[in-house]
Amino acid sequence: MRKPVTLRDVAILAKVSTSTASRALTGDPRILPSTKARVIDAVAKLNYLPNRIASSLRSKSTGIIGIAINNLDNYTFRTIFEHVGIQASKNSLLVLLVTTDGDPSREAQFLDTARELQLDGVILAGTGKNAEKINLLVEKGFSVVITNRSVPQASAPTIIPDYELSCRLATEHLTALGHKNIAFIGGLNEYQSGWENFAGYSRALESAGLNVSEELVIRGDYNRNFGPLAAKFVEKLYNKNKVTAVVIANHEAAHELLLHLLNHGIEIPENLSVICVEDSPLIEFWNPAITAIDVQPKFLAETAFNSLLSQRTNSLNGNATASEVSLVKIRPKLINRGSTRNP
Amino acid sequence: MRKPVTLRDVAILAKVSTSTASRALTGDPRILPSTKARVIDAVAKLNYLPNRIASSLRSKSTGIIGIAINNLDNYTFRTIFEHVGIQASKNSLLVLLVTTDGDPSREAQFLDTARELQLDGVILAGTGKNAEKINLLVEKGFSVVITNRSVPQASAPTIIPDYELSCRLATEHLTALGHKNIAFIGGLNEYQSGWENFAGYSRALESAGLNVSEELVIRGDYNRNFGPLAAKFVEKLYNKNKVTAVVIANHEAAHELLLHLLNHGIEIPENLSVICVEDSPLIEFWNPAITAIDVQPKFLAETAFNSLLSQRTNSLNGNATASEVSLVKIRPKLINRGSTRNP
DNA sequence: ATGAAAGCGCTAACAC
DNA sequence: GTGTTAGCGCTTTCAT
Repeated sequence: MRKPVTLRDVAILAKVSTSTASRALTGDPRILPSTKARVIDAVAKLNYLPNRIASSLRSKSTGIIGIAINNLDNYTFRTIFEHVGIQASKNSLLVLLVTTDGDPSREAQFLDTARELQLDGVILAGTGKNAEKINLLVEKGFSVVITNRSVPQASAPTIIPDYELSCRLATEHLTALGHKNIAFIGGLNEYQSGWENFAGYSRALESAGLNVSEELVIRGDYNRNFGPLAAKFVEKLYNKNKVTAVVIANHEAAHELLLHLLNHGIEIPENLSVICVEDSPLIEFWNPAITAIDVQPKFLAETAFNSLLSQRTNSLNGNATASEVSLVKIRPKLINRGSTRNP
Repeated sequence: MRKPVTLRDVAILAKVSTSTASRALTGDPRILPSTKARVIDAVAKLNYLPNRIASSLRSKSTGIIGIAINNLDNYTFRTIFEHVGIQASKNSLLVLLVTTDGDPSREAQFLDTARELQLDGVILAGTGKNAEKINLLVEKGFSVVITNRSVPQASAPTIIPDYELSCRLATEHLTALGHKNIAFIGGLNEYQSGWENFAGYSRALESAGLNVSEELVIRGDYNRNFGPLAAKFVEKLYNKNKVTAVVIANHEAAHELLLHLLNHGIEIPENLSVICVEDSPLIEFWNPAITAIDVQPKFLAETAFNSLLSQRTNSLNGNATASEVSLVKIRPKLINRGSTRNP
């Protein structure tokens, strides 16, 4: 790398001190317009760009926030990242993205990196683990926000969908249509979304005077290995005439399940009503389009980002309290696409 | 932010100088095992993590590479990013991602940022513009690789799919089945992929003794506004019995087009044979699954990353030549999913 | 094998 | 309003 142009070069050319040059470029109000112009001119002549590494070291602010998410294939994650990026860009912040594949140890590594790189903030939309590392980060004065999936014991503000409500809405939509035999495809109890989703399903059935039947429920991990199991499970129930509708609250399994129904001639909604929790293009453009519960990833991202910003503002003002709000649950919305009907 | 633990604290606790502490942690071979152990011990006791901003400033290496891509919704882009990330992770590099929405000015801004942040490398899979900024970066000694879409006049190694071949394969697949009236949905001439794709289509027709008919060709921008136009175009041709097969070489339009065919009862492949350039889950899981030309985004990413690495190695060795290879074209592969048949 | 000292490029404190 | 000085936390000479 050839000798780079530094602020010193600019200062010399503009015949000012480096501090004046720095002030002119960072918009210090007390600099004389004429000297500022000279500096700007020198910058242009030399094609100077500030070394942000040096600037960050001194000013203790990198202008970079980090985000750790499981992957970018899942539409909810991707949308969260997209809108964090949009907000960041609006606030002149850069985003360092790390995908973890849901592996807590990779997320833990990211949390160390965040500390090493002195990131201005960290958003976690991830594994739901690593409470100790998160708390350490918070203790050290870093701004942290958890979103999409809560982390038990973590002392950072958390912005998540109201999963219970999402499955309640989905199930109520079906009971309102007159369904009595509603299967549930969900996640495991170890995840908050897993048990909240199931709770919402159960509660909606209760309100409709129906019982939860173990026979109609299958729950597995949030990865695609679970898809084929869930698919065969539903197919069997259908063949035995035990089910008229299904709530898919495990997005990772949704795809395989829909494909399986298609290949076995089980028509939606003629033979089976289907509703998915978490929207995605695959569901939207399925044939037929699938009714979904939108968990509002965009709003999630924006809320999380704003929480991060307010933490930053507070800490810049020497305010000790990280944030006033510790938990926000976002209201999901039903998008009716006609993949359900009377049983 | 409370007072952070620095290398100095570690050194004091380990009763060595900061230089020794630094050497112990960076794996300098001449440090005595016993002193190294003391340093490691102090690190653990203090829960020390190095400040990489400071380290980067001094060592002139950030361990971060940047990548600019249009968006993450397009499967090819997403896969490129995914595999750049995997390679980076294997080489202990972080990835700063900026999405540009195909806007050259946003990409230009990213190129400035890359310079400001002293990034260890830059991968562009993007707009196909900004040759001057790219060349400036190269001149300044930065490692740059262009992938997915070439940039005319840019002096950085370029790794792209062989677009001409991809459309030739697609079209030959159809002529071999006996199709004589093959429509072409493509990109504009201003993009290399746009004219190369068309050239491949034309060449394949020629080889089969067929003429290119203007009537069967529509080309538009790589964004979703073009989709509906292309869709109606094909529908009209079909209704006039002027077409038996279509090559979709504009991925942004593919989706709308397929949906339009579906909604107008034009069945694939019974009524119309369809083949798409660029694979994606949407095409793979369409009903029926669509035969595709895989442009090998994974291989693209890996090749681009390796090129970046070799540039870095060269420049660390004070080697002037940026790279020996200036252009690599990757061979596409046909994935037959049965969405084509005899006319 | 280790320490002392210099300095990466910038911004903040303190002068005036 | 501007210059002088110091120093962010680390790595790298240059000593020994």
